[in-house]
Amino acid sequence: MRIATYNVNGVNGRLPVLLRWLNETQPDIVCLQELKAQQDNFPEQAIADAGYNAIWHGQKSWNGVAILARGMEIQELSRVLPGDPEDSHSRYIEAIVNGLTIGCLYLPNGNPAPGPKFDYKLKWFERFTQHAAGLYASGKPVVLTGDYNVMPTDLDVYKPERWVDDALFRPETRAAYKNLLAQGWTDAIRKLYPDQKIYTFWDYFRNAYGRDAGLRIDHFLLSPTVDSRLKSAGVDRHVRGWEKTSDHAPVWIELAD
DNA sequence: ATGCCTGAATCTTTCAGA
Repeated sequence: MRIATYNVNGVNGRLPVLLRWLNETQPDIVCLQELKAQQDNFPEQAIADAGYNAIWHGQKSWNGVAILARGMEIQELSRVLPGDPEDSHSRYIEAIVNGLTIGCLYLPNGNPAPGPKFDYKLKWFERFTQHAAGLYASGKPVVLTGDYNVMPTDLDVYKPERWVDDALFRPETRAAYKNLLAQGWTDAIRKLYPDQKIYTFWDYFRNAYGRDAGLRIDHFLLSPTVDSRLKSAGVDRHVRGWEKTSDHAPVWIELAD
């Protein structure tokens, strides 16, 4: 079973690229972030025609997350991150698919830091960590995947010294990620490739993709029973080279049945 | 320190992204 995550940066503007990638790689479960579409403006029919059921939580202009499943039922558990009724951002959706609990997240960017946006990022991270603790304690097979907006270590940044004051790489942000992993989660890519430079994002500026000036910010966190099924993982980085593409590339894992 | 690019809405600029 293949599970993928992809920050599409606009699900409607990205539709041809998304459909091409779905057809090419045929993932069984897909988590999408940054839909940038209102709830009733999600391309449900085109995605159904590609063979996928979908649930999503849209929002005007920004954010928005979705879970797709190829020929499988999606049992929605939540479309908000618990812990703050005042939080209006569509950044989390959770469902059971084929016996797996799938949490699809779009963690706040947090720039500029310091400031209210960075405070919001850290608070969101705390709420997510608290929610993850409950999922972990349940003992169920859980996959928490999406755009974490965190480079966990120096290995995950093309030029670490340029990013030390950035919200994606500040000590508080890296500490929050480390604290989350300390619950027992496995970072799938890092487990399989402990020393390899692997990026999932290249910004649109300065020919970043051509220079391989990238960041690893899209992650797969696995609970122990899912970790024991992990066969392989990777980044579909060639998709970043397509016309009208997202600034992120899809990331995937393959699990034993 | 800033802009470089991109998508969506506020729509011929502005905002946010990372």
